[in-house]
Amino acid sequence: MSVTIKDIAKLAGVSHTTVSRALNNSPLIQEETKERIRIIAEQMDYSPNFSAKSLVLDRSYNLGLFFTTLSNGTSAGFFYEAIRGVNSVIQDRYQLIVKGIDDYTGFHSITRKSFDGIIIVSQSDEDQAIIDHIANKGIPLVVLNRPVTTTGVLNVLSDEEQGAFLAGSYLIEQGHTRIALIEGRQGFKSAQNRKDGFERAMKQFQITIPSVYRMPGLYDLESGHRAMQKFLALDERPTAVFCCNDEMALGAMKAVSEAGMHVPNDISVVGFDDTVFAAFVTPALTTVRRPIEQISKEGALRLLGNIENKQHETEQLLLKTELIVRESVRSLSS
Amino acid sequence: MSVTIKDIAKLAGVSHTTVSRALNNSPLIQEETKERIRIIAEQMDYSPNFSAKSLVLDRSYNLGLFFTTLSNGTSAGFFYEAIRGVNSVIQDRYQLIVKGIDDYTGFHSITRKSFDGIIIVSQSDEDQAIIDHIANKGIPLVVLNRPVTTTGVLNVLSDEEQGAFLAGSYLIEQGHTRIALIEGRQGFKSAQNRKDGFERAMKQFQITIPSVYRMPGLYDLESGHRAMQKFLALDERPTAVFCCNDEMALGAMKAVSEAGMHVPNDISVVGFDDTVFAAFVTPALTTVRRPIEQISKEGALRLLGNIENKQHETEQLLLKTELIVRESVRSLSS
DNA sequence: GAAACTATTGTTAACGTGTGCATATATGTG
DNA sequence: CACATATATGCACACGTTAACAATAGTTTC
Repeated sequence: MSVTIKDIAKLAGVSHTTVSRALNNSPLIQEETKERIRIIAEQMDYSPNFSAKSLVLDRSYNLGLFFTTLSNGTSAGFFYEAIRGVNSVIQDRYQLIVKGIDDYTGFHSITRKSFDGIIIVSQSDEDQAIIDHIANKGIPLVVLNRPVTTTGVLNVLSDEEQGAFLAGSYLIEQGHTRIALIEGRQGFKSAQNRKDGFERAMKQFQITIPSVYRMPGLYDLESGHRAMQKFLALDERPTAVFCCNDEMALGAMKAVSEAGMHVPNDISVVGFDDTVFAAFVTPALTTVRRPIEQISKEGALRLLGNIENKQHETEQLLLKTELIVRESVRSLSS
Repeated sequence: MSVTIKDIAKLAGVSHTTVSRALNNSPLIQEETKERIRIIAEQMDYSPNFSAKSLVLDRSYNLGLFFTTLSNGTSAGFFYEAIRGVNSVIQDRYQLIVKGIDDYTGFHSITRKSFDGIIIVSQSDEDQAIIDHIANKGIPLVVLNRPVTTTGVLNVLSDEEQGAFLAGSYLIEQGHTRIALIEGRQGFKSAQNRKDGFERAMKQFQITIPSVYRMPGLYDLESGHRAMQKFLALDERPTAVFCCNDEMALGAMKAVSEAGMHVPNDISVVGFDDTVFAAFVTPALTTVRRPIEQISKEGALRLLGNIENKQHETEQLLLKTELIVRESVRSLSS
């Protein structure tokens, strides 16, 4: 069926060993022989059988890119940027295998032989099981987006606690004191970090948050919408709401306008993530940008370093977040 | 290093062939022998080497999922839904390899041996080269999202022309006659189809579109924003604008509010795609929904059928789009 | 009781590639 | 000229798995 190095060997009148060496540009082979073989290979439209290569070289040329889930709770923009970042680094040296961790029934199929390295974009503590499994098997691994202390594992993430602190501080600086919080999806580390940073800001400025100013959320539009409705129904409404991601902020803004009110005049809103549409909603959303694409690039880069140099670096890299001020927060101080 | 069937064979006191058969549940092997071997395999934490399997079985267990581009012009939501749809169908029978077609320097590495099947989510006529290459190699292929006539290729897409026709007709039914168009990215088939459907509606109701009511677009927020600015600067402004996707519609709405005007009171806007945020912007966007996740599911399903039953169906499946009426269009007829 | 059959397991080769070692030829060295 | 040395190629095996065929033992058939 398809052309093999033996077919080429026959045509070139050499052994298949010579063909193999020639196509791998081995210094053992004479330059003109190489060239002759290359031309024949080209003419025969040869392309190597990667299964055979993998078998003998003990490298799969596969890179796993695993998300906590593909079904729900992962925002499209997040997903897209992560894949794009990794993809831009690996080019065509590796094949990128995308998977949701919650799709795995067992981790049996994850072996050294089937993955040269793995990138986990982790959003939940529950990913620890697969992280342990992979680390145990000795497969080079980088965990993105969530802090992890497993030894021998690379870790790249943004400092979300700091980002939320920025957002909280900003609201206070603008003169707000009645500040509410819509939390992220329970069990997601990011939800915890963002809440922590926000609360640190409140504490630093000695502002207390009554329990009616806290609502749980699911990182989706609907939950932001519901939470804001609750806030608006209060006798003493908050003057500002910090939403743990942009989607919930969007839902919240929707609830405001449905109530016949306006952002930011009646109530201020801050988001988190700086998703593509944040700049284009009305009013444009003030939010915290975290460098997802950069995280995944740095992560992929370091992983490749570990794979190809057989080294074993395990540093943790923390990338700074940034407050993007737009129009959704009103200044009360002036 | 890792456990092979030969290691198991030694421990079980049988030949490696027997182990292979036992683990593949061959009827040739005695039931108790099978069970004994299964237990030993389990204890030794055996997992098969897929490269070796692939080599001898001539199946890679890889499915390619190729997008026209991962860099630009593919919206995050589109990307996400497509992957999710395909992923939900293949479960863990195959590995999903995601790639941007424009990342390929050559198609050399795409062979029967490295992909059991390929799904192309095509957004441009320029993908024809890779489609031909794959069809030529005899690899089972399904092309999603764009019509294709190559023989032996499955094709699943939504009827975008019909969707745009719905949108155009709806505007007219609401009493609009001065209707403008922001086009999609040049070279993308969808851009052509949407324009065609829109124009068919205009023609049917004998409405003509002056050339100043047409602006090119790039499917992104910025181009929608710019185009709307142009429309607003006209002496005789349109009363409604059909944007060839939601992102441009969002940009357009932004331009309206920047000009101190309001959607839909001053000008109506219709989008296309029904992206997640369409329902949550203010005002909620009237748009056309195309069933991307369903398209990718159906496509994956049919591809697997062709692969696993070695059949060769090549039907074209056209899924209906749907107009989602929300709040961004004003009725002029009342 | 020999022949034919069945059930179970083993032997061997094959998939396509890379590599250690042997071989052959050309080149230099004293 | 004999010997060492460098250069270029081939031989044989390995990687881990499956499968065609062979072999063995037990069972049925007439």
